Amino acid sequence: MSADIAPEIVLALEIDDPALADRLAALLGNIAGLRLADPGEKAAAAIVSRDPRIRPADIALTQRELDVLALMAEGGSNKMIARQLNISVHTVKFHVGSLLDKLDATGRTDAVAHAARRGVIEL
Amino acid sequence: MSADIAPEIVLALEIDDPALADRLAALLGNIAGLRLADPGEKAAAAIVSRDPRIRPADIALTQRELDVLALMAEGGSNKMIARQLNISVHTVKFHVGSLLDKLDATGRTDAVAHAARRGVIEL
DNA sequence: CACTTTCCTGGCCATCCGGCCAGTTTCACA
DNA sequence: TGTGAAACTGGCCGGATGGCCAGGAAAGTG
Repeated sequence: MSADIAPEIVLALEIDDPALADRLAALLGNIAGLRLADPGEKAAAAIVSRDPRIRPADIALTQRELDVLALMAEGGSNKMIARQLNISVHTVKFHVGSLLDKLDATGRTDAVAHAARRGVIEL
Repeated sequence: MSADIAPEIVLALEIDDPALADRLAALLGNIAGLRLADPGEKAAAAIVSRDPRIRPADIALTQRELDVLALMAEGGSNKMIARQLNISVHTVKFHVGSLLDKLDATGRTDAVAHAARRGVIEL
């Protein structure tokens, strides 16, 4: 056996830039012997950003947003974060809203995941 | 001249495993719009090794729980996850509840953070 | 002085989340 | 055959979340 049937290579596409990710996905979408990984799927290799223009940590987050983000990553609720920072729940929501906007996230879980991927926070 | 609508994407191949590198090089060698970088050349993205390496004592999560967890890490809501997996929202909540229990998390954000920290998932 | 940014606060409200109760089916294993 | 685990579904409900509206205070910049 040994004439290997060329087992499929699973590639994870981990590109932040949506435009580049789309183009790569289109180019690599239907190559025999190659498959892009589903979210969470284990891959043999990953395609990562190597473009100096896309700096990871240069997202303009204010100090307060970083405070809120860090507590979010610890699983804190808005109420808990408010108590920690001695501010109102409304203010926490305000900062969370800004974070969702700046990190292009759909929710707090997505925001934490995005921030971790970009190196803004360490899990 | 024209700035082509599809400028060539330069991809750096950074794989240690020679066999895998060869296969990838062969597969990606002649794709229109895509080019493998010469040594030292600046690339838009790189293909890096992502071998499923040894994970330290992963928690006993069922396959379905891993499915749900992966989609949670992508920021998916219960409704979206339900659609993705073709199950009901109630079932998603059931699995999420199990995940919160097993991962000792207070919420889905905490669950994803814990799972990432313990290497159960890759962000 | 006007002007901007950051940080802060409130109300209102639709939706989502997570925990509680209950149940069914399928499948492996003793 | 029965026993258990896994997966799946439903109703109900209190609380959390996020979006929208509105504002104010402080600090720095033109």
